Amino acid sequence: MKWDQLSEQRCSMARALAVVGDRWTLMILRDCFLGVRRFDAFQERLGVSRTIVSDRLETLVREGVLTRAPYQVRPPRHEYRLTAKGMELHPVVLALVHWGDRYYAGDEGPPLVHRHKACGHDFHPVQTCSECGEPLDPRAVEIRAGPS
Amino acid sequence: MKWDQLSEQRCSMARALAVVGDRWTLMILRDCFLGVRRFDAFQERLGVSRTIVSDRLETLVREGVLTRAPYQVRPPRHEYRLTAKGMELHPVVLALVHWGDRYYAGDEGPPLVHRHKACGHDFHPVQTCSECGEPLDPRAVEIRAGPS
DNA sequence: TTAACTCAGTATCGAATCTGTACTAAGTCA
DNA sequence: TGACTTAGTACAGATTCGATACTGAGTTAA
Repeated sequence: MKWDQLSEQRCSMARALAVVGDRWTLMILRDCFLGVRRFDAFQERLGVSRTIVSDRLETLVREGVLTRAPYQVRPPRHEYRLTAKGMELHPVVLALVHWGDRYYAGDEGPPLVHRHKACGHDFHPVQTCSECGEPLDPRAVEIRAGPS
Repeated sequence: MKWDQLSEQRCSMARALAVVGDRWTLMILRDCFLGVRRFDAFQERLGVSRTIVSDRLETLVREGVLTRAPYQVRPPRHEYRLTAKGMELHPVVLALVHWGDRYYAGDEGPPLVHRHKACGHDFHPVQTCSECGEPLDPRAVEIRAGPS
């Protein structure tokens, strides 16, 4: 089974992972949410080879998660920005960071803290039900075959 | 930069990805949440080689995400179950599935539907602030350096 | 009591991917 | 004119991945 065959599966998660299920891709997205936009900035922060950065950015642009937009003309320079589709990966990134904080932060506490500007508090993400608004317990979720 | 060097970074996401940031690992976790527990069941559902399944399960057990518990003695058989730490990956998996549903489900709709037993409705996950309970907008999140 | 079967892996080797180094290219600055 | 910045590309060696085939413990059926 190859990586690009994943996207042909009927599972939504397989299809999602075919796009973002790569270590470096997710690290790039994390940096996007931290405001990083330039090729060299991604490369330096990740400490990974330029080839990888180039390849992953290209995939993300092709899939519509990022756009490549010029920010100056002379000399021509581009930056990578999250699209709406990319923004919707925020819960995925935040959930991963939160899990990492909980189990791998060490004694010193988490390296980064998230503050909710709307209410002014440091927070952690809570996943809730879109219908009743209650926090979700994995055991309270029943999975059934969908329309397709 | 090698994969296992990731876990030495100060970033919680890097540390989380060092454990679960692999395509097959996440697919295995998805199946765990669907109730799959046995080696052969994972292997068949994923359609991936036994080597991979063996390797990924071992990592997950070593990291305390799954436990390997005997469910019969003669012949000795084991099954893999989510620990509490593993259960806390539910938001990550659900967020990924939801994103896949939204952008890659195709015309027929999502392959699986989630029902919240507590309220009885089909739902999708909503990420909210632990402090004020409001849904999170990525732009309303401010990231600052933490204690470490 | 032998053969076929189930479950859970391991071994091996070829294929694919990753990574570092070096190079290109367009333009600016001093 | 030469150094510098940004954004890549080319290539080859090292590493990792993954499919096929095999092992091994026990069970069932003839």
